[in-house]
Amino acid sequence: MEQSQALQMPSGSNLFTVATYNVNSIRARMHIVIPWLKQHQPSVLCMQETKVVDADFPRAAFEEAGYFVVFRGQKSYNGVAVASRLPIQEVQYGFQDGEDTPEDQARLIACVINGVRIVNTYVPQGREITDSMFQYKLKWFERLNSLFSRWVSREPLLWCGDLNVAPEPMDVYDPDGLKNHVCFHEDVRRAFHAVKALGLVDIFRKFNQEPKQYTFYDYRFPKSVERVKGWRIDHILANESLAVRATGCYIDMEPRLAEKPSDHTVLAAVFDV
DNA sequence: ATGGTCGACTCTCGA
Repeated sequence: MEQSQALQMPSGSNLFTVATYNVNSIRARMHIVIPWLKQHQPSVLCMQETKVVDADFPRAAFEEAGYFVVFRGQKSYNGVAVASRLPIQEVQYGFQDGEDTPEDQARLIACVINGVRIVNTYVPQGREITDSMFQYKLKWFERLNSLFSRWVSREPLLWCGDLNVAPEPMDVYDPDGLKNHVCFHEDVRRAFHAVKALGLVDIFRKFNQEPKQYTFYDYRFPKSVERVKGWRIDHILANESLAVRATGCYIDMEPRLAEKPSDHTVLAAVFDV
Protein backbone atom coordinates (compact mmCIF):
# COMPACT_ATOMS: atom_id res chain seq x y z
CA MET A 1 0.00 0.00 0.00
CA GLU A 2 2.67 2.47 1.05
CA GLN A 3 4.91 1.19 -1.74
CA SER A 4 2.37 2.17 -4.40
CA GLN A 5 1.94 5.58 -2.76
CA ALA A 6 5.67 6.14 -3.16
CA LEU A 7 5.38 5.31 -6.85
CA GLN A 8 2.49 7.75 -7.21
CA MET A 9 4.48 10.78 -6.09
CA PRO A 10 3.97 13.75 -8.43
CA SER A 11 6.50 13.83 -11.23
CA GLY A 12 9.29 16.27 -10.51
CA SER A 13 9.47 15.37 -6.83
CA ASN A 14 12.94 14.47 -5.65
CA LEU A 15 12.92 11.18 -3.75
CA PHE A 16 15.65 10.59 -1.18
CA THR A 17 15.59 7.02 0.11
CA VAL A 18 17.62 5.96 3.14
CA ALA A 19 18.08 2.43 4.47
CA THR A 20 19.80 0.94 7.50
CA TYR A 21 21.09 -2.63 7.87
CA ASN A 22 23.10 -4.31 10.61
CA VAL A 23 25.03 -6.67 8.31
CA ASN A 24 26.75 -8.70 11.07
CA SER A 25 30.01 -8.82 9.07
CA ILE A 26 30.12 -7.02 5.72
CA ARG A 27 32.41 -9.64 4.17
CA ALA A 28 29.99 -12.43 5.14
CA ARG A 29 27.02 -10.45 3.74
CA MET A 30 28.21 -9.14 0.35
CA HIS A 31 26.02 -11.73 -1.42
CA ILE A 32 23.01 -9.94 0.10
CA VAL A 33 24.12 -6.28 0.29
CA ILE A 34 25.32 -5.73 -3.28
CA PRO A 35 22.30 -7.36 -5.03
CA TRP A 36 19.97 -5.47 -2.65
CA LEU A 37 21.65 -2.16 -3.55
CA LYS A 38 21.48 -2.89 -7.28
CA GLN A 39 17.81 -3.86 -7.07
CA HIS A 40 16.52 -1.05 -4.84
CA GLN A 41 19.00 1.74 -5.66
CA PRO A 42 18.53 3.64 -2.38
CA SER A 43 20.13 7.06 -2.11
CA VAL A 44 21.92 5.97 1.07
CA LEU A 45 22.59 2.70 2.90
CA CYS A 46 23.85 2.88 6.49
CA MET A 47 25.52 -0.32 7.69
CA GLN A 48 26.56 -1.51 11.15
CA GLU A 49 28.70 -4.34 12.54
CA THR A 50 30.92 -4.49 9.48
CA LYS A 51 33.54 -6.33 11.61
CA VAL A 52 36.47 -5.44 9.38
CA VAL A 53 39.49 -3.16 9.55
CA ASP A 54 39.53 -0.34 7.00
CA ALA A 55 42.33 -1.89 4.91
CA ASP A 56 40.14 -4.94 4.24
CA PHE A 57 36.78 -3.20 3.64
CA PRO A 58 35.36 -4.30 0.24
CA ARG A 59 35.22 -0.76 -1.19
CA ALA A 60 35.55 -1.73 -4.87
CA ALA A 61 32.31 -3.75 -4.94
CA PHE A 62 30.34 -0.72 -3.70
CA GLU A 63 31.99 1.57 -6.24
CA GLU A 64 31.27 -0.91 -9.03
CA ALA A 65 27.61 -0.85 -7.92
CA GLY A 66 27.60 2.95 -8.32
CA TYR A 67 28.11 4.01 -4.70
CA PHE A 68 30.55 6.16 -2.79
CA VAL A 69 31.37 4.56 0.54
CA VAL A 70 32.95 5.67 3.82
CA PHE A 71 33.73 3.33 6.70
CA ARG A 72 35.52 2.83 9.99
CA GLY A 73 35.97 -0.56 11.58
CA GLN A 74 37.90 -2.71 14.02
CA LYS A 75 39.21 -6.25 13.84
CA SER A 76 36.30 -8.66 14.57
CA TYR A 77 34.04 -6.14 16.29
CA ASN A 78 31.92 -3.08 15.62
CA GLY A 79 32.40 -1.08 12.42
CA VAL A 80 30.06 1.28 10.53
CA ALA A 81 29.81 2.28 6.88
CA VAL A 82 27.74 4.61 4.72
CA ALA A 83 27.18 4.00 1.00
CA SER A 84 25.70 6.80 -1.09
CA ARG A 85 24.83 7.45 -4.73
CA LEU A 86 25.60 11.16 -4.17
CA PRO A 87 28.92 12.53 -2.85
CA ILE A 88 29.52 12.17 0.90
CA GLN A 89 30.55 15.41 2.61
CA GLU A 90 31.71 16.50 6.08
CA VAL A 91 32.55 12.97 7.27
CA GLN A 92 33.06 12.64 11.03
CA TYR A 93 34.07 9.51 12.92
CA GLY A 94 32.98 9.29 16.55
CA PHE A 95 31.64 12.13 18.66
CA GLN A 96 34.70 14.39 18.35
CA ASP A 97 34.01 15.48 21.92
CA GLY A 98 37.53 14.82 23.22
CA GLU A 99 36.45 11.48 24.72
CA ASP A 100 36.56 9.27 21.62
CA THR A 101 38.12 5.83 21.83
CA PRO A 102 38.83 3.74 18.69
CA GLU A 103 35.64 1.81 19.55
CA ASP A 104 33.56 5.00 19.58
CA GLN A 105 34.91 5.93 16.16
CA ALA A 106 34.04 2.45 14.84
CA ARG A 107 30.46 2.91 16.10
CA LEU A 108 29.51 6.35 14.73
CA ILE A 109 29.87 7.97 11.31
CA ALA A 110 28.26 11.33 10.64
CA CYS A 111 28.21 12.95 7.21
CA VAL A 112 26.23 15.27 4.95
CA ILE A 113 24.57 13.90 1.80
CA ASN A 114 22.29 15.98 -0.43
CA GLY A 115 22.14 18.62 2.31
CA VAL A 116 20.97 16.10 4.92
CA ARG A 117 23.12 15.46 8.00
CA ILE A 118 23.13 11.68 8.54
CA VAL A 119 24.35 10.08 11.77
CA ASN A 120 24.86 6.32 11.45
CA THR A 121 25.35 4.59 14.80
CA TYR A 122 25.97 1.13 16.16
CA VAL A 123 25.01 1.87 19.76
CA PRO A 124 26.77 -0.35 22.35
CA GLN A 125 24.62 -3.37 23.23
CA GLY A 126 25.49 -3.25 26.95
CA ARG A 127 25.83 -7.01 27.68
CA GLU A 128 24.03 -7.05 31.10
CA ILE A 129 22.45 -4.28 33.17
CA THR A 130 25.04 -5.01 35.91
CA ASP A 131 27.98 -4.79 33.45
CA SER A 132 30.12 -1.68 33.06
CA MET A 133 29.29 -1.88 29.35
CA PHE A 134 25.70 -0.94 30.24
CA GLN A 135 26.97 2.26 31.85
CA TYR A 136 29.03 2.87 28.69
CA LYS A 137 25.81 2.44 26.69
CA LEU A 138 23.91 4.97 28.85
CA LYS A 139 26.83 7.40 28.54
CA TRP A 140 26.60 6.94 24.76
CA PHE A 141 23.02 8.23 24.75
CA GLU A 142 24.15 11.26 26.79
CA ARG A 143 26.88 11.96 24.22
CA LEU A 144 24.36 11.52 21.39
CA ASN A 145 22.15 14.04 23.18
CA SER A 146 24.99 16.58 23.13
CA LEU A 147 25.77 15.84 19.47
CA PHE A 148 22.17 16.17 18.25
CA SER A 149 21.47 19.27 20.35
CA ARG A 150 23.95 21.06 18.06
CA TRP A 151 22.28 19.89 14.85
CA VAL A 152 18.60 19.19 15.47
CA SER A 153 17.24 22.68 14.84
CA ARG A 154 19.77 23.82 12.23
CA GLU A 155 19.43 21.54 9.21
CA PRO A 156 17.72 18.39 7.88
CA LEU A 157 18.90 15.64 10.23
CA LEU A 158 18.69 11.84 10.20
CA TRP A 159 19.70 9.35 12.92
CA CYS A 160 19.94 5.82 11.52
CA GLY A 161 21.28 2.54 12.75
CA ASP A 162 21.22 -0.32 15.19
CA LEU A 163 20.31 1.71 18.27
CA ASN A 164 20.07 -1.41 20.48
CA VAL A 165 16.89 -0.14 22.15
CA ALA A 166 13.27 -1.15 21.71
CA PRO A 167 11.49 2.12 22.55
CA GLU A 168 8.04 0.81 23.56
CA PRO A 169 6.49 -2.43 24.87
CA MET A 170 5.02 -3.16 21.42
CA ASP A 171 8.58 -3.18 20.04
CA VAL A 172 9.53 -6.49 21.76
CA TYR A 173 7.96 -9.96 21.71
CA ASP A 174 7.74 -10.23 25.53
CA PRO A 175 7.82 -6.85 27.32
CA ASP A 176 7.31 -8.39 30.80
CA GLY A 177 9.94 -11.10 30.42
CA LEU A 178 12.48 -8.72 28.87
CA LYS A 179 12.18 -5.81 31.33
CA ASN A 180 15.74 -6.40 32.60
CA HIS A 181 17.25 -6.86 29.14
CA VAL A 182 19.86 -4.25 28.18
CA CYS A 183 17.87 -3.33 25.06
CA PHE A 184 14.55 -2.84 26.88
CA HIS A 185 15.37 -1.87 30.50
CA GLU A 186 13.67 1.34 31.65
CA ASP A 187 17.03 3.12 32.01
CA VAL A 188 17.99 2.63 28.36
CA ARG A 189 14.50 3.45 27.13
CA ARG A 190 14.54 6.66 29.19
CA ALA A 191 17.98 7.56 27.80
CA PHE A 192 16.76 6.98 24.24
CA HIS A 193 13.57 8.98 24.78
CA ALA A 194 15.60 11.89 26.18
CA VAL A 195 17.49 12.10 22.87
CA LYS A 196 14.28 11.71 20.87
CA ALA A 197 12.71 14.52 22.92
CA LEU A 198 15.21 16.96 21.41
CA GLY A 199 12.85 16.88 18.43
CA LEU A 200 13.35 13.62 16.54
CA VAL A 201 10.54 11.60 14.96
CA ASP A 202 10.53 7.77 14.75
CA ILE A 203 9.82 7.52 11.02
CA PHE A 204 8.77 3.86 11.04
CA ARG A 205 6.23 4.45 13.84
CA LYS A 206 4.93 7.56 12.04
CA PHE A 207 3.60 5.30 9.28
CA ASN A 208 3.09 1.95 11.05
CA GLN A 209 1.18 1.45 14.31
CA GLU A 210 0.72 -2.33 14.13
CA PRO A 211 2.46 -4.54 16.72
CA LYS A 212 4.93 -7.31 15.82
CA GLN A 213 6.92 -5.23 13.35
CA TYR A 214 10.50 -6.25 14.08
CA THR A 215 13.96 -5.69 12.57
CA PHE A 216 15.98 -8.19 14.67
CA TYR A 217 15.50 -11.88 15.39
CA ASP A 218 18.10 -13.57 17.64
CA TYR A 219 19.90 -16.46 15.91
CA ARG A 220 19.82 -18.33 19.23
CA PHE A 221 16.05 -18.22 19.64
CA PRO A 222 14.60 -21.32 17.95
CA LYS A 223 12.33 -20.48 14.97
CA SER A 224 12.26 -16.82 16.06
CA VAL A 225 11.17 -15.50 12.65
CA GLU A 226 8.44 -18.12 12.17
CA ARG A 227 7.19 -17.54 15.74
CA VAL A 228 7.55 -13.72 15.42
CA LYS A 229 9.81 -13.46 18.47
CA GLY A 230 11.69 -10.33 17.48
CA TRP A 231 12.76 -6.85 18.41
CA ARG A 232 12.44 -3.42 16.75
CA ILE A 233 15.88 -2.03 17.60
CA ASP A 234 16.97 -0.65 14.20
CA HIS A 235 15.62 2.82 13.60
CA ILE A 236 15.44 5.84 11.31
CA LEU A 237 14.66 9.10 13.10
CA ALA A 238 14.44 12.55 11.53
CA ASN A 239 14.10 16.04 12.90
CA GLU A 240 10.72 17.74 12.39
CA SER A 241 11.64 19.68 9.27
CA LEU A 242 12.72 16.47 7.50
CA ALA A 243 10.07 14.18 9.07
CA VAL A 244 7.27 16.15 7.40
CA ARG A 245 8.92 15.21 4.06
CA ALA A 246 8.73 11.47 4.78
CA THR A 247 6.33 9.51 2.56
CA GLY A 248 6.82 5.98 3.94
CA CYS A 249 8.96 3.60 5.96
CA TYR A 250 9.27 -0.16 5.47
CA ILE A 251 10.84 -3.21 7.08
CA ASP A 252 12.15 -5.31 4.18
CA MET A 253 12.23 -8.96 5.29
CA GLU A 254 13.49 -10.17 1.92
CA PRO A 255 17.20 -10.13 2.98
CA ARG A 256 16.26 -12.69 5.66
CA LEU A 257 15.18 -15.15 2.94
CA ALA A 258 18.66 -15.38 1.42
CA GLU A 259 21.25 -17.98 2.32
CA LYS A 260 23.23 -17.06 5.46
CA PRO A 261 21.12 -14.04 6.45
CA SER A 262 22.09 -11.47 9.07
CA ASP A 263 20.14 -11.62 12.35
CA HIS A 264 18.89 -8.12 11.47
CA THR A 265 17.01 -7.01 8.38
CA VAL A 266 16.72 -3.82 6.33
CA LEU A 267 14.69 -0.78 7.38
CA ALA A 268 14.12 1.83 4.66
CA ALA A 269 12.50 5.28 4.57
CA VAL A 270 11.44 7.50 1.66
CA PHE A 271 11.60 11.30 1.75
CA ASP A 272 10.33 13.82 -0.78
CA VAL A 273 13.02 16.50 -0.52
C1' DA B 1 14.09 -25.67 27.95
C1' DT B 2 18.48 -20.90 32.25
C1' DG B 3 18.62 -23.42 26.12
C1' DG B 4 19.93 -21.78 21.23
C1' DT B 5 23.37 -19.90 16.42
C1' DC B 6 26.29 -17.25 14.07
C1' DG B 7 31.02 -14.61 12.76
C1' DA B 8 35.81 -13.80 13.46
C1' DC B 9 39.49 -15.91 15.05
C1' DT B 10 42.24 -18.53 18.66
C1' DC B 11 39.87 -21.18 20.97
C1' DT B 12 36.78 -17.86 23.10
C1' DC B 13 34.23 -13.73 22.85
C1' DG B 14 30.44 -10.83 21.55
C1' DA B 15 25.70 -10.49 20.05
